[in-house]
Amino acid sequence: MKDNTPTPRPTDAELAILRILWQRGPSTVRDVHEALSAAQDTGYTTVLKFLQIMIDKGLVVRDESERAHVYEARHSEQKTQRQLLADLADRAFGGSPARLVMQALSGRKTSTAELNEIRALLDRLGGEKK
Amino acid sequence: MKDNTPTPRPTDAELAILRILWQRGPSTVRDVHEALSAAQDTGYTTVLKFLQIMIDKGLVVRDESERAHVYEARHSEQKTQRQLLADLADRAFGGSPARLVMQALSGRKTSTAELNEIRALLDRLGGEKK
DNA sequence: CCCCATCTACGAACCTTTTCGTTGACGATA
DNA sequence: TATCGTCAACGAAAAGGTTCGTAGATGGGG
Repeated sequence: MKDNTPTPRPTDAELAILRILWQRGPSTVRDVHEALSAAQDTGYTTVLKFLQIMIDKGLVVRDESERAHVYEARHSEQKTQRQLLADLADRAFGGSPARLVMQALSGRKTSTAELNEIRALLDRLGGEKK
Repeated sequence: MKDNTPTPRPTDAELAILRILWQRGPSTVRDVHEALSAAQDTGYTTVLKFLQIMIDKGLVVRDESERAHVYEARHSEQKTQRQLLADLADRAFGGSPARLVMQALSGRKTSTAELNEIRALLDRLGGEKK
């Protein structure tokens, strides 16, 4: 189904599959199913069905030149992550990514090393320094 | 329905209602419906139904002592936000809130003022300083 | 050339989410 | 007290998400 509506938010199951595709690169249904089986317990045809749905939604593209079709995520992991974050910011943080970030940081569980990494990123991003 | 399963992730529509409850405090169906009508276009009974579902799920509590029942969010906005962030971190960031934060910041669109606020928070949180 | 393993496609079943119409209770008022 | 507006409850319809059984195509090995 060709359609130029912006790519929709992936569902939970779809996201699980996308993560495998990002990790492994282009993969067959079998590949995805095997990788997924490590974590969850999903039937082969279930995975196939999802990939077909994801084709329709434009979440993945595929190469049909071989008998076993090869699927690939259409958008990069980063792009999808940003999309999901923007979406969550809209739905739960009044559209403010900054408030989202602050809440995420307040949730503690962030190591000192990570905090410093974030600090470095902050410096790279915007002006000021103490 | 009494049940002690941990509160489930609110759906989009449920979250929209929770936002109103957080903003207004305890409210009747009518209150919520009016506030919601400003943004979206939802019927009165639709809102009522959602609030009833949310009672079942444990997302809200209500006071039935008056004819018009008064609903209130069961969990604070912050707690819910943290929950949603933890969930998103799990589903899309390999369980790492730090990676989530970095991606959110890289998405730019954050003003210098906000960046400084975040920097301040960072200082308050963990050691180091340049 | 036939059979088996592997693959895609299709569609059904079931659950959740979203939406609202209808019904019946209740209280104020004319 | 008969009527009207407001309210909660219920149920059902429609759409979306999840899961898988079955059927049919295809290519390789005996």
